[in-house]
This record gives sequence, structure tokens and C-alpha cells, in this order.
Amino acid sequence: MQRDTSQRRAIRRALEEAGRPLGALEVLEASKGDAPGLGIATVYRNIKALLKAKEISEVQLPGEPPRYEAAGKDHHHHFRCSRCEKVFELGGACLPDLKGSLPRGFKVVSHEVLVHGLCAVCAKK
Amino acid sequence: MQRDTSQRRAIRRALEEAGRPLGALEVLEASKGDAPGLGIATVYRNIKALLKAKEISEVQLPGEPPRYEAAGKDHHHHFRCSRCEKVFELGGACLPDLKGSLPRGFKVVSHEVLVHGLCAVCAKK
DNA sequence: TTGATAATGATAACACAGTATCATAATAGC
DNA sequence: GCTATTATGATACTGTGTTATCATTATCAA
Repeated sequence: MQRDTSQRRAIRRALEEAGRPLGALEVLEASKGDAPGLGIATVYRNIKALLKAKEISEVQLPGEPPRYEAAGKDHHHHFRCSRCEKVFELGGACLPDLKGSLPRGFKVVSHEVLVHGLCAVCAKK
Repeated sequence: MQRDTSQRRAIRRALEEAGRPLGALEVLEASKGDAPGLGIATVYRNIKALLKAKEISEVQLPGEPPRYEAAGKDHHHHFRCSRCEKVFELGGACLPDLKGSLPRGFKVVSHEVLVHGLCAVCAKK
């Protein structure tokens, strides 16, 4: 990837402006406004390139294909709306000390938290 | 599923005795002692039947196929060893109050925590 | 013990997400 | 503006995990 194409700009922009992790198809949809005719292969190609360039990072959730979000954010967790299936970023509160619940000899390297529920829009319906 | 076969007994037993969530192939391996010649199709069939009978429950982790554990346990989280890739059960400690970090209007239904690190066996190496 | 039929094992088929192919279009150095 | 070459879009292909098919085997009620 060495050329600055409109498709790539559109994809990067979509991910930056979403403010939440997007899956490949969400990226495709969100980028089509800036890049009409955009194809899914190009989305995958550019996601890969942007990952390698560390401009975005991968967000893996249980039982779903990966999503992607702008890189460089502080440690945070995610919220998945079980109705609209969108995933949102949660800032702030983190885990209490885990040591107490760890089996003897286990070493913690990192952790992730996923909160399930209804987003503001879906909770109103 | 209405007959009590040796294969099904072996599969149920493997899941009960493992004390941790097993993937389909792990179930196959763990059951072969009690059910020689066991096939992967039978493992999948029985996992499905045991799920429907609520004898086991599904454990979904990010980026991996599902695992299964004996049902009826208290709320708990999981620990994944990044070296041997086994998943263990964590009891006890749970999340602090999440409300503070939630966007306005969001409703929490449940949550899950995955801790990454090294299990006791792998931490020694 | 027998016989109806449910379960099994081998393997073909499937679904899904992602990647490769390739002709065409767009970029950018000159 | 030209031209070399990279990127794109359409779509064929792949790989992984799971399910369907079907002939054979095992279960269990009578």
C-alpha cells in the first residue's frame, strides 16, 4: 500500500468517525458515502494494511468476526447492544484486583470485559 | 436423543470431569478413553443434544470456536492460557459497579470477563 | 431374544469469513 | 500529459468449523 486512494481515505475516515468498532461490512457501508462502488475486497485489503500500519486495531468479541477501531486509545472495554448488535466503547471503570480469584501459580497478562445490554436508542423502544 | 449410549456417557463424563470448558476436538480426545473409535460427528451431535437438555452450556471466547462446560455453575469468568491455549474457570471476584462508565441511557443485562495469561503449568516453563 | 428404530462413524456437503485472481482504472513520478 | 505500476471491483476460491447423508451397529421395549 503506497498510494493514497479515495477508497482508503474513506475507510480510514469511517473508522475514525464511527467512534466505535466496526465489522468489515459495517466499514463497507459507512465508507460508501465517500467512496461509491467500494467493494468488499478493498475493505478487507485496506483493513489489513491499516492494521499493519498500526492505524487501527482489531477488536475480537465472542462468537463474531472481528471489528476494527481507530488505534491509540487508552485501555477500555466494550458494550454490545443485544438488539441492534452495535458495539460501543466504554471508558473508565476497570477490574478490581483479580489475584484473589486466580488459581495458584497463574500469571495475569491482560484482560478484557464485554458488557451486554441495550444501547440508549434500543432501550427506548 | 432418547437412548443411553456409551458415546454419550463418555462425552458427558469428559465435560464433567474436565472442570474447564472444552472445545469439540478436546471433547473428542477426552472421551476416547471411554469410547474408543468415537467420531467427531457424534461429538457435535451430542454436544447439541446436551445443550438442548441444558446439561452443558456454551462458552464463547473472542476469535475461537465455542467451548462447552457442565451447566449449573455459579456466575464465573474464564482464564485463557496464551501458551497452551487451555481455558480455565475463575471463581469469586466480579466486576465493580459499571454505571459510572456507561453512556447515558444504556442498560446493562450481563457481562463477561476474560483474563489472559499463563496457567500454573506454563508459567513454570 | 427379537425387531423396530435411534445412534454411530466415515465422509461428503455446507456456510461463512476472508483471500487470490485478473482485467480495468487510478495514482504519481517524470 | 504520459506511462509504469499500484489499487480496485467482481468473483472464484479457500479454510475452518459444523451439519447432512447413509449404510451399519447398538439399544431397549415387548
